[in-house]
Amino acid sequence: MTIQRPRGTRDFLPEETEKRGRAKKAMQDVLERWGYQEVATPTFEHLELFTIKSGASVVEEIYSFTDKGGRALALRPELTAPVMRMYVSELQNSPKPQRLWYFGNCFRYERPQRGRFREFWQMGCELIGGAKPDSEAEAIALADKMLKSVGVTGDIHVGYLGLIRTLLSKIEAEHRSSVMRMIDKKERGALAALLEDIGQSHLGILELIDLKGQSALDKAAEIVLDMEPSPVGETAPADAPAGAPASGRSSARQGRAVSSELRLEEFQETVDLLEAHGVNFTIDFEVVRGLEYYSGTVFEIYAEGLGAQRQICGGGTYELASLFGGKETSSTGFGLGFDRIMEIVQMEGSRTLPVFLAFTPDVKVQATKIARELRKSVPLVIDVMGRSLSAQLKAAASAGAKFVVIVGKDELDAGMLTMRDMSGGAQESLSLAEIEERLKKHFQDYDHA
RNA sequence: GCCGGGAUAGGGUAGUGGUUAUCCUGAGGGGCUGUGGAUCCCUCGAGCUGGGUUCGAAUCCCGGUCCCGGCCCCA
Repeated sequence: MTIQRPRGTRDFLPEETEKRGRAKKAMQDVLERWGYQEVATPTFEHLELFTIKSGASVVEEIYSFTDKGGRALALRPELTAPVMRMYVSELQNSPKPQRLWYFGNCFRYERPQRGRFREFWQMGCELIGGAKPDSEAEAIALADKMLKSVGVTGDIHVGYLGLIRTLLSKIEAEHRSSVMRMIDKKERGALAALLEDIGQSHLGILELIDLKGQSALDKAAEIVLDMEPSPVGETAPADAPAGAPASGRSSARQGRAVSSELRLEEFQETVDLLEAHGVNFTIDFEVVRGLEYYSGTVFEIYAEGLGAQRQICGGGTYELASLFGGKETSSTGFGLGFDRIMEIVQMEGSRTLPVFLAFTPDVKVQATKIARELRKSVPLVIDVMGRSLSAQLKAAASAGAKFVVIVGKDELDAGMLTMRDMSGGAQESLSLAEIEERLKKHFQDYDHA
């Protein structure tokens, strides 16, 4: 009887591992081009780190355990908390902004289904200490570029929590979490009924979350004006006719002068900068990401072809440093669901197969020495199964090798080696140095192809 | 935590109470001890697991494990 894998875990065979490595590399290149530096944190942390961030309710989905010293530990369920913990304890006094990225496995005790595993990989970044709209635009544009680098096109939805939170503040505290949850769950009927019940239909929440794109932003501006105490008169409504696109931005900017907590103009700036970055996105106030520590712009990216788990990226601006005992520092970050991305990557495959060194059994020692020399410059494998020359060639051919270097008594006597091109069958007698030169060139060309 | 569908050699499969479990592919060896993916020969390799029914179970029944899809959740 064989031992099975634990539920929700996967083995990655060479082909799949190689593909994952290429995708990771492509996205890593983008991060590095944008000046982000890789960091790594422990696979397990104190359980408390995650309960502080996400509440006690997450414990049931965390792999947690008590170690031999009685410490409550947890396999990390995500990477933002560990990275921010690291920032607070070791990087607070380094220059801002800090641009950090990470890639690592995370663990959650959940029911596995398509695109959801108990061990999964997240790739993401945190831009710590920057100004909000600038950082937000950079983070979203970066996520967009990373996805494009592996041929994935996502639907980017950008929302703004400041507005929803302000609207919620008009609602009695006991109903706020219900409203938030209904927005998140897209429970329109229940939400309409609840707002009606508590006499808050006039706030425009329903209308707001139904609108997408520029019209949503126009509606937001309109709501902001309506909420104003209007100390200088009743001019606002005339200035902001509903549905007039051009008025949206100016209205939003007017909002700044009169509302200090809302800052819709900051969101407007994020939107403007995103356009400057050349990102295609949809304004969508339905994106709320339900979590307390998110403070400004939030965004999610969805992709087709993934079944029920369509979200491949989520992020936003948050305030976590102070939660972990540091100075208040606004950060923006996102996490990409690497496994889901792997299901839909569009990258051309290219595997570099090593050169095969085939030899007759009588010259094994000399062949080994030649292999040792050639390996200084090229990837090379040598038979370890005691096979005949014929069988070695057979193995090389079925493995798909492009070149085979043949060594036997004749070659050693002549001081030359035979190099066989497996695609055509042409053979040449060359010196070791010549072969080294040619193969080196072959692999260089291959890498650049 | 809930609902539904599954599990037969390394991979893909047939068989649905009754000899030695089908076929394809694969892997190892050989024909060919100095030259290939063809071909031929040989070999290896399987009914998830634990119970039950039965003279007899891969097949029927029950529990568990794992997989797939969906719900819930999703930091």
